[in-house]
Amino acid sequence: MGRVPCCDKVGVKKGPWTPEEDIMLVSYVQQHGPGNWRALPTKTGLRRCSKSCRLRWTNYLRPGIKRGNFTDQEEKMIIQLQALLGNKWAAIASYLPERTDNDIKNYWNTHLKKKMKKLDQCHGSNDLFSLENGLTHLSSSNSSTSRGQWERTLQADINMAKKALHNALSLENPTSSHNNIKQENTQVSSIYASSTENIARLLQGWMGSSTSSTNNCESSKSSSNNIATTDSSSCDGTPNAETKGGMGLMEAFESLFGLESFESSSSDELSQTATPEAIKIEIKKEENEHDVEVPLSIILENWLLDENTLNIQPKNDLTTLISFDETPQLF
DNA sequence: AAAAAACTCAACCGCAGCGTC
DNA sequence: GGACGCTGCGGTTGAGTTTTT
Repeated sequence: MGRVPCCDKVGVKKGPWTPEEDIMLVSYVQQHGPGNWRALPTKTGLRRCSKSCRLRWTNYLRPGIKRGNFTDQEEKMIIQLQALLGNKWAAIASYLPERTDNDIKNYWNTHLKKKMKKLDQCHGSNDLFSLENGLTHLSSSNSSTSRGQWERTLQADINMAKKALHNALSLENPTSSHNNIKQENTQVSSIYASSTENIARLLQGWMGSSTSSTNNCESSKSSSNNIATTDSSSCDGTPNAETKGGMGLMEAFESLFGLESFESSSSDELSQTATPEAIKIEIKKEENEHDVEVPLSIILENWLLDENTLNIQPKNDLTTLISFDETPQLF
């Protein structure tokens, strides 16, 4: 038997994507919406594996992706969510809608892992890292403790984790991704526009580098790194050549994407998300079901790990779904 | 200035889960 | 019930870039 490969190995292009390929991919998604990746290569003529197309879209071309340096807030969230969820990068990414799972994974592997290690070596618990320490302590201690003790420890750890998560989610930083979540939903258009701008800039950068002088900021890194990080000014802070020369491309690109048509064909993942009401009903239902003395740890675990709950995060304030203040017994 | 080492991150690979027939 | 196809996820790779020697 054996599984049929997702694409013919012969004639399938690999490696970095060219701007032309990006345009083909984006225009296809624009017309048909994300999904049906299997059909995409044949329909577009792209000599790419369907998987590769999906990955390119989700990790790079999808609207609303923020690239570049992670903020402290994001970093904290990643650390805490990683401690909570483990290497569930997709789940973690759902809390940081502007970041891709791949990005978060990379950031964790390249920066945070080391950071954590270093901190672990230096001293024990610092405010930020106590959660991780707590959880590692849990895994190391459970073999030697009784079941009852272990359950209490688990409960305490989950409580601690939840508290930490709450802190991360409710930090007052007005530019936090958490706060941006709502904006994202109400301003799909603007996000999309900025994404269009990003891709146009990418194209401009590519054209610039392939023709003549290359901006120091843009040149070395392949198309990939320029997208959102350089924003609308060059590295010296002055409007760069892209801004002037890029407009034609921008317009061309924007003509590819009617905003309202994008909204209607916006990503499947977004459209799959449940309404806040539905979630609340679910939670209530669960609460009622658990009225009969279900261990708190189980409830929390269910809540923390429940896919549905995770999926709705980008659209809903976690702290409004389960009020931390209303459930003081949890802490 | 050149070579080596370290780092970054886009992309690939294989597997698992889910839906359909 | 199971074979098959598709999609998504997490681990890994390797080319390109930056830093160090």
